[in-house]
Amino acid sequence: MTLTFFNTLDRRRQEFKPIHEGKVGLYTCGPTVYNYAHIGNFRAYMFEDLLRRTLKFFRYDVTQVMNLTDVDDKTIRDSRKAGLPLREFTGKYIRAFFEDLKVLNIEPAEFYPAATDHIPEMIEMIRILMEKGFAYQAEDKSVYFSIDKFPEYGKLAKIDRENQLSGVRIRNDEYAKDSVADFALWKAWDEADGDVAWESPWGKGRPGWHIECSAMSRRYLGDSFDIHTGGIDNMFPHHEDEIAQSESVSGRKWVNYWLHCDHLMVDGDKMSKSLNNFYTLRDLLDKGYKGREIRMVLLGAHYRKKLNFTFEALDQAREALRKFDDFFRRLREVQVPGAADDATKKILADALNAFSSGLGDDLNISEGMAALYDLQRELNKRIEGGTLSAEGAEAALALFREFDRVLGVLQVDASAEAVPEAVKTIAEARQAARKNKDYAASDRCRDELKALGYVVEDIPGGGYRIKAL
RNA sequence: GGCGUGGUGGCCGAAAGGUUAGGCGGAGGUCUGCAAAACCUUAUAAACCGGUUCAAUUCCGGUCCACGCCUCCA
Repeated sequence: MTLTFFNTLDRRRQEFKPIHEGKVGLYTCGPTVYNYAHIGNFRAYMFEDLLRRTLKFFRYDVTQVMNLTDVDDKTIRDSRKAGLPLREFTGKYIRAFFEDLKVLNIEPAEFYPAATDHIPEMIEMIRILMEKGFAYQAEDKSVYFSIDKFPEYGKLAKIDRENQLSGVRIRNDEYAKDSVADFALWKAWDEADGDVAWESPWGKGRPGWHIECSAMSRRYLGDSFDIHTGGIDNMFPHHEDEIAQSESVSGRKWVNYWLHCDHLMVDGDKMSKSLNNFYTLRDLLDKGYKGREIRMVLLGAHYRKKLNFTFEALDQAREALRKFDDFFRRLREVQVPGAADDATKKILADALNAFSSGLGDDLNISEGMAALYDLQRELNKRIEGGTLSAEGAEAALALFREFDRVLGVLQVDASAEAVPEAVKTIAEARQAARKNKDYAASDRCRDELKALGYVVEDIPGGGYRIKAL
């Protein structure tokens, strides 16, 4: 089983080789907590969850760090607008963020460092950069990183500085910097910051955005680690700047594999408030969709491709999951005695193989899911034909549990919801009417059940089954 | 303007230089009092124009379209 990733660093697929045998250090850019995260944000977190789960599926011991950006222009601006202290303001959205992660069944990372809890680490890094001559304090008292001092600048985004600058207008307020592309490590305090400020060797102020990630990854993962991920739009300048800072501090290669996920679109357009296609997770839950249905949609496309989010896709996901639920129930009900036959063992082994090679191939989720559907069809045939034994069914269920360690959307062992007595009574009455061939009465019972939100399915042999709609 | 990604059947979405992706939906059938579920069968494709090749949806070039980054938006 090999694991291959498309590394943005050189735009090629590469076999994954961790720094430390069997272990993976993973840094994932987290949310800026100034509002509820929207489903576009969650596409990235879902991709990172799939990555994390796949690494674990391949038996790696994963240490994931996801930062919480709780101090920046937006958090400061909006907390002041709300008339709340920064921490109180961001706390609300941090709590919401964790609730949302739970709804989507996203596995928790090992560390969720908040920027405001790591100011000393950031100051320390800036101090080293100053000492080594990579940074300077400008007239405006802010500290900037001088990209002229880092010749490899642009190696991730493949940005040629000459080209890049030719198209960018130089703004008047950037006069303080030596070069327009230099970025802030430490921002000197100004009016707009209110009471948000920390003391530093360069005066009162707050950290720049990029240094947050560099400092927190260094604290929890060291000077070099395996994988850094994020949305494609953070590739430049954010990730490029992180590389410049981190590698200048340590003098070593910082990250071995960079993985970037593409955007989520809604109805073919970029999500925006003006198009009225801007959804938070909560908006979708309010419309009656379940977390796992949304997760299923978000899992639907390869992470490096744009994912078009539609309500039709949500409905399709719901249907596919319903069929799985039904399928697992049928597997659990298999009564045929005997051990699993070789042919069954083989299709299970083949499915595991196909699933693993799909996921191992740069997280090709579509191939992985195809393996599940193929297996489902094969097993259905066996159930239908009565050739699947209870032991075979149990082996199949165990395999689907294994798949779900990666997917996190199946409910292999979901117990049926308790059916109210009233419903049972009507269903029983219907069965009695059917036995008497009073089909008009039988159909009336079915209508009553439907009104209560239940359907009844007859099983060959005289039994029936009640299901919630 | 510079750089980059992509356009696959009604919808979603893979792989591969020649051999069925898969899912949802549709059609026909088996089963059923009817229905549902399940199973079987099946149809629908590769933006456009050139080129390379015995063979291209798959490689190359161009056109059109969409999207992204260059403006601290995943």
